[in-house]
Amino acid sequence: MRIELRHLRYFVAVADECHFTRAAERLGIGQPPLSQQIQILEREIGTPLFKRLPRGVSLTDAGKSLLVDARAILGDVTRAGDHARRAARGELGRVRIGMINSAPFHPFVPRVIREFGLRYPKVALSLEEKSTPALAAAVLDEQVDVAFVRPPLGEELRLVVQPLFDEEVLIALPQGHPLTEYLSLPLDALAAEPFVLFPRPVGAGFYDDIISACQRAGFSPHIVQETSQITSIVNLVAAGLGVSVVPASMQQVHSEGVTYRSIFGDDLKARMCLIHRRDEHESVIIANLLSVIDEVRQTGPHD
Amino acid sequence: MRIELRHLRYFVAVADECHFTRAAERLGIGQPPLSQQIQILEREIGTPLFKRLPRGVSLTDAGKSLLVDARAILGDVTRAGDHARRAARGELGRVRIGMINSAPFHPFVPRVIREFGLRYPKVALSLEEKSTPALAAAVLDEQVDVAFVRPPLGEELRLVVQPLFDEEVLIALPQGHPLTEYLSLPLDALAAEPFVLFPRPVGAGFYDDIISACQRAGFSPHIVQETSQITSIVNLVAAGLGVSVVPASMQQVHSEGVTYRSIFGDDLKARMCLIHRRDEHESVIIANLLSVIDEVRQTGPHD
DNA sequence: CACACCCATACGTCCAATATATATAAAGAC
DNA sequence: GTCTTTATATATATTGGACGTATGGGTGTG
Repeated sequence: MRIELRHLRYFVAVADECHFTRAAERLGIGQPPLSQQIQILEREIGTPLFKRLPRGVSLTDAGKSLLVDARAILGDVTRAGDHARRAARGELGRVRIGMINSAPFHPFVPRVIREFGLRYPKVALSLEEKSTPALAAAVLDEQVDVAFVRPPLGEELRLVVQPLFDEEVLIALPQGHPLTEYLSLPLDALAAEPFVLFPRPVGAGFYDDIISACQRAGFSPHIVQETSQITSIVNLVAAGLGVSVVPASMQQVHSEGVTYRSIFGDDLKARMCLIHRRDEHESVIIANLLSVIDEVRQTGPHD
Repeated sequence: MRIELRHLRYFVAVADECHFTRAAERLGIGQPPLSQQIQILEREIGTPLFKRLPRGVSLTDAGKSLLVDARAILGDVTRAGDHARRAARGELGRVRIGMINSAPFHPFVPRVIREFGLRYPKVALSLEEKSTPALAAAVLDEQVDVAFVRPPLGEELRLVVQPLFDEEVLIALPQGHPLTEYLSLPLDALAAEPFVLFPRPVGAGFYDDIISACQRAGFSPHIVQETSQITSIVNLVAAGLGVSVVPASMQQVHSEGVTYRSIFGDDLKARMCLIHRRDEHESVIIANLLSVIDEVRQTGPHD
């Protein structure tokens, strides 16, 4: 015979009332079975919990000790039930969101985070910045639950890839650069300019798009500096080390020092996608996040 | 039907094994009753805890949440049993010890505290200094469990009074006082001296003993200053405000500034007693303290 | 001294947890 | 596709234990 919660419930009742008969009434059972259950508990613990007095009972030292613990345990059990129910509704738990460096600058991503945080305040959000291939691996490895990335992604059946929006691509020029006098520039205007770009492994898709757009314009860009952080690219442009081609949302950063101009004659786009594990749509908490993302996607234009 | 610990134990087993049949074997029951009990638990919580897969099962979000809590609860239950057992042996809990101001200076009291602390390291000791009447009230009021006091105590059947030792009484003189040239003084040598004493309500017994000893010696002491803290009395003597008569253990304090001399021709004694509630010898923890006190009392001379 | 109070014991009952046997569903072999 | 294997779910029988009723015993109280 092992200790059951029933024993603790009965024990607390008797301790509250200091009286078997009254406690039995409160519990809706007879006095003899209550005596019996308390005896079982005392035998299980190995020591008396009550001093039997002519008028009612009082707690022994062991009983006083157990009373504190028993109350706590009974509270913990009901709380555990609540937790599980809330976890089932996706209101409790943790979501790990991954994103590429440029994602937080597009209003879409902060909007999603804010909306989800408002709707599910008890869910802990953790954010992580990595490159697209690293994020794909992290999602598969369950290091991250969902991630904002840019295509292309390797053929991976265990991943769901959902395009979110296409973003305009702008030319980033150092402030005061001669080309800033035009509001829109053809790409070949940059033929002689030094380029600052990210290394190809970090974002092969966007990288190749840029290179091939330049080649369509009749030149091959002269890359003088590579850095994987997109914010560093903008900083290097601001420092005058070269020009670059970046997603439009980067305008939010560092407006002084860098001047952005649209591309004339080529509609280069940077696509943002969401990835998550195919099997994990059963997790309510992640399903909730996905539906928040979907709602945000439908509420406004994000390109 | 309410949740019982059995449900949690079974749930943890299934979660550990991710497999009903194996879990049932581990639990020593059949698989069907295990399925049934898990179903009851799921119905009670109100949400599925496992995803039934073709090969075994996996936890839902709710199950993951409950697993953490269930493990904690099961651990708490066994810990609660241990606590109760140790409390029954008097190894866990709290004892509040009261004492008069002069008690800590006699080696007996620190010896008791040290010995008890060594033997029952998990028992929290709290100490409190008060006057004898205040301590008697505190013990009766269950503010304090045992107390070191000096007689007399009012007739109180609910208190057990146990004499511990009789302590010699010394004359305290300011350093350099003319009377310090004698190693032993008759009390009437102090007939013309100003006295520093405690107020009678603080320690009526010892107070009356002093007064009547003086009267036996043929004079009535001239009390110029009263203070209830015995350490303050010694300080006032050191400051030259007068002479006093104190228990011998006070020699430990303030040896510079005060010179102690024995009394010639009168064997005035200061008695130390232990008091505790009569009914409370059923508390093992207090019984343990009482037996430690008894042992210390028997180990050495304390007068 | 009888009485009231309250917990413990004895025994019968009934429900619920378990065992046994069977059903059902999905994945892999061929 | 069919068959086998490997799971969990369902059905019914059984048994153990929680509970109720009746009673006993110890202890103050009128």
